[in-house]
Amino acid sequence: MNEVFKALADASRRSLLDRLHAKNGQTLNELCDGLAMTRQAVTKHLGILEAANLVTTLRHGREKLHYINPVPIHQIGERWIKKFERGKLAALSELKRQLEKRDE
Amino acid sequence: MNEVFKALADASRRSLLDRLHAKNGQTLNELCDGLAMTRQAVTKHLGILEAANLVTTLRHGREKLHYINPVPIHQIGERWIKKFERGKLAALSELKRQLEKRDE
DNA sequence: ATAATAGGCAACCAAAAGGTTGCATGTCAA
DNA sequence: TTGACATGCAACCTTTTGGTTGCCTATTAT
Repeated sequence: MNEVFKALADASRRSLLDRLHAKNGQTLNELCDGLAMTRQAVTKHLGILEAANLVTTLRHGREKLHYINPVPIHQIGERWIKKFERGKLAALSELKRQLEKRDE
Repeated sequence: MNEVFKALADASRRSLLDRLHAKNGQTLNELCDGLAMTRQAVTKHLGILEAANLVTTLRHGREKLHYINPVPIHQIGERWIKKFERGKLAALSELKRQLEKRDE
């Protein structure tokens, strides 16, 4: 899960995921289009996404197709974010109470 | 939002959030307890969490109390993760189709 | 066959991240 | 009022990160 968080920390990588979400199964060169970055840099980013299991690839002749895997993203939501949503209101009201106490 | 992702990328910082989730309003020294890190390192981590608005602080005499702010975490779930959950099944079935096509 | 196309690999580089040590400051208690 | 405690600030160091350039390999189209 740490790998997933790390992979998502970079805006370029999140934008790659966005692009795959818009159009799945793109080749490396397709994904390079319009990015202010060399192909090799994009390769590295995709490698990190793949290592985090956020992207799966499929060789098709000389092309490499990239597919998004939404499962780890979903797991972040389920296993991590939800934990903090329980007790969200409690935390906020406690904070409010403390803030008000400041003026006593 | 980039700041939030970056802040969440580090395991030590996520563990600090966990600890604040377990017991809100801890002082710096309290949060240092049991961590294999100097107080100054923890200060930096808390600073990053604060800059990302994930933690709010409150001075109380010579103590600094730290409170978790669950709102940005919730927003990651709402604005970012949900986007990828729509079309999750579609993406998976497309992937499956492609994987099967490999053996043609 | 051969040129163009799609991608892989490795060395290198600058900047950012994560951490440390040392010292300064503000607050509380005896 | 003075010592102990809680935190702040700054310089410094090492590793990781994000990116580059240069060259190599495999596949496809002519």
